[in-house]
Amino acid sequence: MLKGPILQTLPLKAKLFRGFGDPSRLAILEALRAGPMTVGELVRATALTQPNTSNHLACLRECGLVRTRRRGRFIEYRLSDARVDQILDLAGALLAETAEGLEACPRYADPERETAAREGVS
Amino acid sequence: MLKGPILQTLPLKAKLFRGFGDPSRLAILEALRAGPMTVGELVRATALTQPNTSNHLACLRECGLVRTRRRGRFIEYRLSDARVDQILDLAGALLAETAEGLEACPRYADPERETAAREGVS
DNA sequence: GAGTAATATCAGCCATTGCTGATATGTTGT
DNA sequence: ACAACATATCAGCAATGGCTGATATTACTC
Repeated sequence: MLKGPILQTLPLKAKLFRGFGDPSRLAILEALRAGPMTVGELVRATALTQPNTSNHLACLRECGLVRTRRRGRFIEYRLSDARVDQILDLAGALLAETAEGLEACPRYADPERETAAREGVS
Repeated sequence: MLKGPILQTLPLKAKLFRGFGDPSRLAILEALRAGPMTVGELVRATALTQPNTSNHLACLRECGLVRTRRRGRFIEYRLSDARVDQILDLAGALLAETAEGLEACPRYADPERETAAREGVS
């Protein structure tokens, strides 16, 4: 049996990872790696609707992955910590080696996958 | 608009993080940090039911986070890569600084939270 | 080859969550 | 104060995902 502090933080840690665990939120995070952006800029960058973007941003903020700063009537979002970057990098590296397996994973559907553009050779 | 390879890998990357994004799977991963274990050992270590453990293990394996090896009639699971460890460490460090915010996050319910044991003072 | 032990799979239920469209809040400028 | 813009919130719907209990598979032992 797992014991002690580890057990207590598991649900929190899971929440943290769920912050990363959605394509829309990942799109936002990846966009923010280039630097701080306003909500409007993020909407344009990710092609998500404004309420949807706002919702995901609220989630990311509450989970501590991004930070906000008011700038006039805009609100600027930025990654909250260098570790967010590092985690994204590590995941990217991991993915580079296990992409095949992941694609085969039937457990999580891949709603709008366009079977195209997978290989350069016709 | 996000473009190129980033956009393509977003759903896969999200799936990868979803592997981490569940308390049960995190419990399994944390248990495996100590070294390889069989399914039965993991069942005991995590207090999950056997089918549930098996299901999560299948998910983790398909997502490339763990690897298996048959050993007699047992099957030994282990973390697939040092980066899995690193990601867990980074998340733990991040969590140490943002735990308060996460707890307040109403977006993801915390089913069985025991409100106790949070503060030493009264 | 029958029995048993270890693990995997399946069907079905319930809870969570993401998305959209409409609306509310808040801030700036006149 | 009013109009206009940027962002946040809400209700409701559709889909996903996790859990349980029962059953199937695989591999040892005798």
